[in-house]
Amino acid sequence: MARKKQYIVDDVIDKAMHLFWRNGFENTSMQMLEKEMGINKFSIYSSFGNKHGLFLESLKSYKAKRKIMFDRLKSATNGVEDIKQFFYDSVSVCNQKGSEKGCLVTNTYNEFSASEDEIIKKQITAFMDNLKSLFIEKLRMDPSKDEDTITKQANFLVLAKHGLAAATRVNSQKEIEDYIEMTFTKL
Amino acid sequence: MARKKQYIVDDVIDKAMHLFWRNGFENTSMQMLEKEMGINKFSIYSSFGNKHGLFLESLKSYKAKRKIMFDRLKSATNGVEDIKQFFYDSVSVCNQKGSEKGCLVTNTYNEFSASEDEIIKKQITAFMDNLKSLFIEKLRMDPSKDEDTITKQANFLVLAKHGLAAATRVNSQKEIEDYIEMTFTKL
DNA sequence: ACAATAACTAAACGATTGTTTAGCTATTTA
DNA sequence: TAAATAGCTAAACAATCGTTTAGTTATTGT
Repeated sequence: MARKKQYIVDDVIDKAMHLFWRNGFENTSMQMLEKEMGINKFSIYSSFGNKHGLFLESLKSYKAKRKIMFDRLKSATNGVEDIKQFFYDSVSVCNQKGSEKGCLVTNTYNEFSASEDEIIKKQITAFMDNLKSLFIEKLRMDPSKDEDTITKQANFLVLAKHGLAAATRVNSQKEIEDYIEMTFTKL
Repeated sequence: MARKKQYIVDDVIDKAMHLFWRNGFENTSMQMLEKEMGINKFSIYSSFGNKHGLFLESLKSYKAKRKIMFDRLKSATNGVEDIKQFFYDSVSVCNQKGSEKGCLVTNTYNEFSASEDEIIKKQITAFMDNLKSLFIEKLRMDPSKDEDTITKQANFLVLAKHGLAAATRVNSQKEIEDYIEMTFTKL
C-alpha cells in the first residue's frame, strides 16, 4: 500500500452520473467529466478504465438511487393503484433538487437503441424486463384479469412509462399529470 | 453562370436525411455524410452552409415526406378513429423499405431537448403543436366531449404518439399493436 | 474561342475527442 | 528512515471532429 485516493470514489461517480444524465454519453466529454468530478483524467482512467467503464458505474449508481422506489412498488399490495403510484413517484423524483430532468435509463435507451454496444443494451434491457415483471406481478393481483390481458397491459405500461420519462424532460406538470390519469383510466 | 452541379440537391438531402435519421445529429459525421451523399465536403458546405444547415434541410425533407399522412388525417371525418388510423399509418411507414426505424422528429426531439439550439427546438415544437391541433380538431368531432376532456386527451395522445415513435425503434410488431389498441380504449 | 465563373478534388486547418505516458509527491511498511 | 508503491500533475498522444482553402476542371455567355 502507498498513497490513498484523495477523493471518494462514490462521490465522483455521482457527479459523473449527473453529467451523463444531463447530456447523454456522447455529448459528455472527458474534459467536462474532469471538471465536474474535480479529479484528473489519470485518476478517472485508473479508477474506471475508460469513459465507457465510468458510464457503466454511473448507470449502476443511478439504478441504486432508484432502488427504494422499486422496493416500494414491489412490496405494495393494491395492484394497478400501486403502479400508478410508481408513475407519480417517478415524476416527483425528477422534481427533487439535485435531480436532472428525465430518466437516465430511458435517455440511455434512446441514445443506444441504434448502437451496437451490447453491454449497455443488456443493462437497459435487464432494467426494462425487471420493470415489466413488476407490472405483471401487480396486475395479477386483480383476479378478474386473464393472462392475455395482463401481458397486453404490462406491455402498454412499459411503453407508457417510457413516454412519461421523455415527457418529464419537456412537458409541464399539468400535462404529465393528465397523461398519468389518462393512462390509468384504461386499466 | 458556369459549371452546373453534378448532383441533384434533393437526392443528396434525402441521403443525408436517412443518415441523420439512423444515427442522430451528433453521431453523424461529415465524413459519413460525404460518403453517403456521394459528394465532397466542399459541395456540402457550398450547398448547405454547414452541418447544421444540412440537418435543417433534412428535417424539412422528412416533414415533406410525412405530409401525405398528415393530409390524410386532416381530411378525415371519423374523429378518434382517424387518429388511431394515423397511429397505425405511422407504424406501417416505418416498416416500408427505405425507411429507418423510429421517427426523425421524435429522435431529434429527444436528442435536442437538453440542448440550447433554439432553431431546431422551434422546428420540433412547431411540428408537435401542429399535431396537437390536429388531434383536437378530430376529438371535437365527438359532440359528447367537453373542451376540458378534449385538451386532456389531446395532451395524452401527443405523448402517446411520442412513446409510439420510440417503440418502433425497438419493440415488436405485436407489442406496438397492443400499445395502440390499449391507447385508444376508453377514448 | 476566350474570359468569367461556378463546381470540382484533395489537402490542410485548428480544435477537440478519448487515451496514455513520464515524472513528481505523498504515504505505507519493514 | 528508507525503499516500495500508489496517486497525483501536466503534457502529449494519435485520431477524428467540423470547416476552410488553394488549385483544377468544366460550362457558361459574349
